[in-house]
Parts: sequence; structure tokens; C-alpha cells
Amino acid sequence: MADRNAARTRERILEIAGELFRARGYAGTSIADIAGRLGTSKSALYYHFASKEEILDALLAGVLAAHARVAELAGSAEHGPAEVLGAVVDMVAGSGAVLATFGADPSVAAALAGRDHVHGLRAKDEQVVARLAGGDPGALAAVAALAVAKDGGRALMAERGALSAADRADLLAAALRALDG
Amino acid sequence: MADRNAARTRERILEIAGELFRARGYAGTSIADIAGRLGTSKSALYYHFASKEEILDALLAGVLAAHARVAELAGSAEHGPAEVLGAVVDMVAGSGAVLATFGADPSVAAALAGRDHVHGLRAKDEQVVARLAGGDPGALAAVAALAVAKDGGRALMAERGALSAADRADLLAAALRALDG
DNA sequence: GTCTATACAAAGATAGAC
DNA sequence: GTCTATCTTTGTATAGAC
Repeated sequence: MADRNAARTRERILEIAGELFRARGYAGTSIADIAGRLGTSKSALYYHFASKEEILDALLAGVLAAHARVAELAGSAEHGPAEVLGAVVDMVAGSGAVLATFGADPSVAAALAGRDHVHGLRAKDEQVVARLAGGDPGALAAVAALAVAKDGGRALMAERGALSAADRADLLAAALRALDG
Repeated sequence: MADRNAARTRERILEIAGELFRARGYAGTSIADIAGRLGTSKSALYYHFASKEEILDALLAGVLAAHARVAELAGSAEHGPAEVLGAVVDMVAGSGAVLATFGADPSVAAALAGRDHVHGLRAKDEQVVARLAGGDPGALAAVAALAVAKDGGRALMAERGALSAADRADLLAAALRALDG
């Protein structure tokens, strides 16, 4: 039962940290800020997480896994542009708030520099672009299509809170149009 | 002549600060970091700028003005989607590195919260979207088109350093395709 | 599991000499 | 214009009681 409470508290911390990181940035958010919203002391927080960076890692784990799955899909030759971009849209819709944090905050990238994650992420984006470009060196249209799916998706999420099935379909269509009309 | 040197130093500070803000985020960059790269003490910095935030303001002034010009263009009814999106592309190409900072860093938005700028910025984006949507309430395609021009443009800038005339034309074409095929 | 108290470093900023 | 020295606040993190 004690375990239950600890797990609940852990979840609340991640939830609060996610909100604050998104609003003020990772570097711009202090442990005191998080503890304040949680309604406990800073020390209580350190019982659940060994450091601020550990909170970030826990928050990012899901997004990184989702990116990895999309990149894997893009890597295999069996999937067309529509499938790949559809997977990107679903990923954005699924990991919404956290992705907004990760993708938008330079201090997150700086905190993770050298620790595999970042290069992994950028490499994964490039893998998707390469697949969409189909070997074409002038990959501008592919970059544009990914921008629609990922950044356009983020903008829509921020605006509407979530993406309906119709939104996803429309977004995919717009991305495909950006790719090659 | 003393004025000349001061002006030069001011420029160097802005240059260095811009790079660091982009790499580590605004909140993640300290005055000491900037002074270190400048090769002087922290105090020297405070001779040129009264505060960290003042550096940010100076850095953002150009981008905000550029956004205002685009929004103004979008506001007048005489310009079509191609003109508006072209202006967005030019704005991105022109204010490159700084826009990447501004658009991507939550700690920048937090630092400016309440101080007109931010609402101004978001409002200006919405004005562009509204114009592109042409009154259509389902503005997804407009959001998508803006994402191509702005975020796609950012991604390209990050990748290529600058946008050639051909890049701009291609990007605009992709944005128009995202808008309505 | 959460608290108070505290260590310790880093941050933003200022004073006053040169 | 730039320095050294210093103040103050804030930040991350730990120790030890309950």
C-alpha cells in the first residue's frame, strides 16, 4: 500500500514537471517550483527522484521509444510515404505535451548532449526524411512534409488539446500534399 | 572612437548571446557563460546591458518587427495566400538564427510573459492563419501551411545555414500545396 | 514518505577602483 | 570600459529526525 502511494506521487511529479518544463523550459524550472505545486518540500521530491535530470529522463523515455518505432518503420523498405507520415502523426498525437517539451526546448537538448539520446533523435528524424525523399538529394519537400506532420501537429495539439481521427486524416493529407502535390 | 568600441562590443555580446541562447536556451545560459566567451568579466557585460533580459530584448527586437510586418501584410485584404506565405518564408530566411531561438525556447516565452511581446507574437501567427484560412473555421490546412513555411524553414536553415532563392521558391510551393493542393 | 535544517555552488547584479 | 570584490537570491542536493 505504501508502494501504491509512492507510485502515485511519482506519477504526479512527472505530470507537474511535464507541465512546468513545457511552460518555462527545463532550465527555467526549479525543483522548488515542482515541489511547490506538488504541495510538499523539495526533500520529499528527492525521495522519488535522485536528481532533476532523472525526472527529465523518465519524462522522455516514452517519446524516445515512440521515435524509435517510427524510425524503424521508416527504415524498412516495405512502407510508403503515407504509412510513414501516418506513423509520425500518430506519434505526435500520442505523445503530445511531452513531445512539445522535448522538441522545443534547447536546454533539454543541452542537458542530454553527449548522452546518446539527442543524436539518436536527430538521426531518427533524418531517417524519416531520407525515406520520404526516396533517395532524392533535394529533400526540401520531404523536410516540408515532416514539418507539417510534426510541427503542424504540435501547433494543432496546442490549439485543440487533442487530435480527432478526422484531424489526423486531414493532417496526413496536408503532409502528403506538401510532399509532392 | 570610444563609442565605436562600445558599439562593437555590444554587437559581439549580442552575437555570442544569440549563439548560446540557441544552443542551451535562455534560462540555461548564464551571464558568466557569455562573459567567458567574450573574454571579459561579468561586470564588463553590465556596462553594456543593464540585465540579462535586456540582452534578450535587443536580440528579439528585429524578429518582432519582422513578425509585425508580416501580420500587417496578412491583415490587409489585398494580398493572397502566396504573398502572405512568401513573406513568412522571407522573414524566416532573414531572421534565421534568432527566430530559431525565439520560436523554440519556452524559457524565452516565460521571461516575456505579460510583457506584451508574447501575446503579440501568437496573435500575429493567428492573424496569418486566419488570412490563409479565408474565414474557413476548419483551419487545419492553414496551420499546416504555416508550419511548412515557418518550422520547415527553420529546419532547413538549421541544416543548410541559409536559404537560396531556389530554396525559398520550393518552400513556398510546398507551403501552398499544404494549403490546398 | 515527508519534514526541517543546512551545505554548497551558481546565478544575477552592484560598488568602487583604475 | 573593464577590473576585483562582494552582496543577495536562488538552485541542487544531502543529513538526519519523525
